[in-house]
Amino acid sequence: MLAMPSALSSALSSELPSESGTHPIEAAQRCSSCALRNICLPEGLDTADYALLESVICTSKRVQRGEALYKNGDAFSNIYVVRVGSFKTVVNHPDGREQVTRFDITGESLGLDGVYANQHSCDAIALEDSTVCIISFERLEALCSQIKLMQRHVHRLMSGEIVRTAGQMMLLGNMRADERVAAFLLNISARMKSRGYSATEFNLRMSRAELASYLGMKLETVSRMFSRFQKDKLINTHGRAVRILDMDGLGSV
Amino acid sequence: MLAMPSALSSALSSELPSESGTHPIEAAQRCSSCALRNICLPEGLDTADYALLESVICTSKRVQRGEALYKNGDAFSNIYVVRVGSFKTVVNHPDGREQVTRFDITGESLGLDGVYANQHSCDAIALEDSTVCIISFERLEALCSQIKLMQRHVHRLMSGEIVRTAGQMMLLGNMRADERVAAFLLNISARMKSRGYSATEFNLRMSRAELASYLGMKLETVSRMFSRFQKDKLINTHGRAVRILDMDGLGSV
DNA sequence: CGGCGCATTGAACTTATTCAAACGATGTGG
DNA sequence: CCACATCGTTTGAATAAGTTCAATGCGCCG
Repeated sequence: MLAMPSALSSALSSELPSESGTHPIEAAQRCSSCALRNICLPEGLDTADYALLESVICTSKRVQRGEALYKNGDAFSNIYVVRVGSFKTVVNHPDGREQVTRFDITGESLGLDGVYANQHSCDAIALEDSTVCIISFERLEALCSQIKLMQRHVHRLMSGEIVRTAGQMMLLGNMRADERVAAFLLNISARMKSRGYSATEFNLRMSRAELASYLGMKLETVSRMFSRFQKDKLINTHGRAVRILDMDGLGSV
Repeated sequence: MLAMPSALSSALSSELPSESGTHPIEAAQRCSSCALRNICLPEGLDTADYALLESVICTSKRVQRGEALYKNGDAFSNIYVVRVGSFKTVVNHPDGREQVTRFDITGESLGLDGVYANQHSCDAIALEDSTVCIISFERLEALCSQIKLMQRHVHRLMSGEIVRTAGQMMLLGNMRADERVAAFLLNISARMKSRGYSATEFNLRMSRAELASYLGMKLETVSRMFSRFQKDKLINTHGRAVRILDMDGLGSV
């Protein structure tokens, strides 16, 4: 039997400012003292920079499992950083088909798709009860004009998304079903590890159907790959609980 | 028989500043008088802004068919705008597999992948003899701090790439072979039209293999789809020459 | 004219999908 | 507390879609 930690969010939550009450929008948080500042802010900011930073007024907001943080067509004014929880991003085809394009966890940013047309072009849906920081993009841009490090940080953020999606296109265009699932597991593992969680044991937050959409295949195929990897002693799985047994083995299909 | 214009570049070339000689790097060009300024610069700049703009010192460079504008691992310092010609962008998997992630034509920008890690993460290869504007990203960032319109323009540029790749992920993850090829043809058609070329008659600049890679399939499958569309009277094709006969038909597979 | 590089076409094969059924955990009501 | 409905997951068998391998065709250039 596996004893899986609620890895995506529970371990960190104690470090975060306590948030009580039921209002969806919480009081402003100080970025300068946030546990995530090393993830979502550039390094090297001085005290004066942090003072300017507070002007961005990063409020936070709770989003319940299944709720949308924003939807395709919504006016764009903010970007978001995941504080607690996780999200999927979905693009909708006119004919009703859906494609999951991202999964985002603690410290990752959402919403930059909205800059282009000044409205969002996809839906961001919470995979579990989650909390995000709200950052006014207009104020962020103003800040970028003043703090060079911040400007570069925002540019790196956007460029990073471009690089990441290029990798996803390689996955979707060139890799077999087993390779896709293996690559996904290794990717999640690395992101967990970089946040201080176990690289080998975690609970997935998304359904097989959502994962299948993200990987460009059908949910049955994903399920078969999980079963095969288990038979081959690469992983243990039980539903959404995953334990990686052979990292190298996963790396070579 | 089809009489295909060399649509990707020839019609516009007469508007562009004449460039003689064989040196790969040409003298600086004035953005303020460039035929492409409406494509690659924001609207609403005033005379003072244009004066500042010249400081970016947009030199131009010729790249021969098959040559790399930059390669994976190259140090990042510039972004590029296609003046004449066209490029493919290729990401390389460690095991040797390649994925074409973009095709860029006149007025489109290249190189923003390099911002993230300060080095390029893919190869940009000329599909034909081409000319690009070279823009120092460092100077561009400095300019962004001074000209708000410019900052927003750069942000829109990057966000636009994010939106575009989301669409490509939908294509790769959800669409059938015939739908992918049809979507590609309509996409090229729209880009041609927006540049003043025929929306229905053009020459593709890439091989079947390159197109197949971009669309996440094999070159034989692409060829079969072209043949089928021709049989179904949706297009006429002869090698890389394409004439669209039924735009609506292509739109509904 | 002959050779080379793409592109096209055919036929066998492989992979992933589709459809269908069963399973297992969870939660509800009798 | 157990029966039962529900939702997501797993598994199997038949099918469809795209790939692979191989041969042929076509235009271009020396």
